[in-house]
Parts: sequence; C-alpha cells; structure tokens
Amino acid sequence: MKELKKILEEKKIFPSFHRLKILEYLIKNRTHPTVEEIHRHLSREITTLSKTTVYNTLKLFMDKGIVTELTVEGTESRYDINTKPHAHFKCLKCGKVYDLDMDLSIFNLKEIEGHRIMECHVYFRGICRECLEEGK
Amino acid sequence: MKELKKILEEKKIFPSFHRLKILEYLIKNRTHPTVEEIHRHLSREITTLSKTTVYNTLKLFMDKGIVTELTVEGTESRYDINTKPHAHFKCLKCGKVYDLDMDLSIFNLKEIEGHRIMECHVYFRGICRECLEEGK
DNA sequence: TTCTCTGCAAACGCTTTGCACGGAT
DNA sequence: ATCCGTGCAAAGCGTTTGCAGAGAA
Repeated sequence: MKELKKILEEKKIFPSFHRLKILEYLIKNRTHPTVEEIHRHLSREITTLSKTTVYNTLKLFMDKGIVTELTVEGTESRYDINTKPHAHFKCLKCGKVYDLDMDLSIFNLKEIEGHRIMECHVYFRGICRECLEEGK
Repeated sequence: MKELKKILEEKKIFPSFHRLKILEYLIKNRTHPTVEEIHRHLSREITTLSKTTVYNTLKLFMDKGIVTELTVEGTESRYDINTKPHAHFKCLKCGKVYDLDMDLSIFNLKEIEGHRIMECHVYFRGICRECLEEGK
C-alpha cells in the first residue's frame, strides 16, 4: 500500500482510499479490465463504491499517464497499466484479451510522414489457443 | 457503376441502389468515415436514406469481408475498404485519421503463442503534420 | 406468395454530466 | 468557508433490435 501511495503522490494525485484500491486492482489484475469489471470486483470490499468514481478515477489516471485506454474493441473501454509497450491479442470467440510478448522496438519512432508520434498500438485478432483446443 | 456491381455480385450480395451508393462512397472517400458521415453525405442525393440502412449495409459488407471496422478510437466506429494491410495514424488534436504506407509484412503471421491470427492492426496516435504546422 | 431490402421508432449499453452531500484543511 | 472526492440520477450518444411496409422474383 505504501508503494501505491507513492505512485499517486509522484503524479500529484491525492491518494484517497478508492483511488488506491483501483490502482491496486489494476496492478494486480493485468487482464485489461473494463469499468464494469473493476467496479464489480471492488464492490465486494467497498460496498458503497460507485461506477462514477471508477470512471472519474480512470480518467484521472489516464490524464496523468498512469493507465492507457485500449481500443481493441469498439463497444467498451478496457484499461492497461502503463508498462513497456506490448502487443495485444483479442479472441473473437471468447472475447479474452491477451498480452503478447513481442518486440515492438521497430515502432520506437518519433515521427512518421511528418506526424509526431506519441503512442503506438499493435493488436491482433483471431482465435485463442484455449478456444482452438476446445474446438477440436 | 458496373465495377461496383461486380464487387457485390462476386460476394453474393444483391446490388441494390443503396448498397452500390454506399460502396461507391467508401471507395471514393478513403477517409475512414463514420456511419454519421456516410449518411450525411449520401442523404443529399438519396433523401430517404436511413441510418439503419447504412448500419445494415456496413454490417453486411463486414461479414462479407469488403470492409473492416477500424478501432483507432473507442466511441464511434470507422470503416475502411479492404485493400492491403496498412497502419493508421490518428491526430489527437484534430481527430483526423491518416493511412500510413508502412511495411507490415513482419506481421504476416498465422500464429503467435498458440493463438490463430486472423487480423492485424497497427496504429499510432500523436499530432499530425498539419496541426504541428499551425501550432508554430 | 415469398423473400429481402428498407426505415421508423424504441430499446440498449456504455459513458458523461449536473448537482449535492460530506469530509478535510 | 473553501476545496475536492464521492455518488446518485439523468442525460447523451452511437448502435442494435422489432416490426411493418414496399418492391422484386
């Protein structure tokens, strides 16, 4: 809990209980959760937690660069703690999103065709190994 | 109009007037339009055109592999005529989406970590050259 | 008739906004 | 008193669904 506090304070975010809990969840569960998932899980412990607060907190974290919003799918937003850039894979059958341990250093570009690059995303879609296994 | 008809018939899609018009728009305006944009533009000519039809048609085109849904942003869907795979760049300031002429052949993979790959998307975000120019 | 293309209107689901309460300084 | 984190409820907005009318085969 001490390290979590530090992370927020370094970004000049007041480390409220809710914010610490949400940050903790994101760090411990690197499963690209939706707002819904974060809220559902933390509600067990913090019964008064509202979705609005989850939304507010994630927006704050995004502004401060602590998390990134994934755009692997259109409908709902998923969030990722900022670590080193990595690719994502989404299963079209079960909907799970996997991290891929790929070398993306070729995309460490500052500029392309005159545009200033600030983020790079790579993702794949298909059928995941678990669903392939089941389908046999 | 003859070639357009051919495209649809090859995919076993009945080439109705509306469908041909939407296809034509997508081919002539490779600007990753939203449903809103397609509808707004074509309504001038086809005053009775409904958004539902645009949605229906795009869904049909997607199922048949004529267009792909971009996921560069979370809120609204943008559509791209299927040509060769290419990267996208979205300007965080003006919101425009550019095509990037990058070699993505390294991502011509059939499988990664046991998952079967069917699609690959690469996109960047930042400030586009036009906005950089203005900011000077 | 039968099939399917079309379109209005309502429903839906995720997200944002407005506003008020409550705790901390 | 002021600031700000929190949360309820309502609004917003893109998308989907239900259903009925129109048109082609």
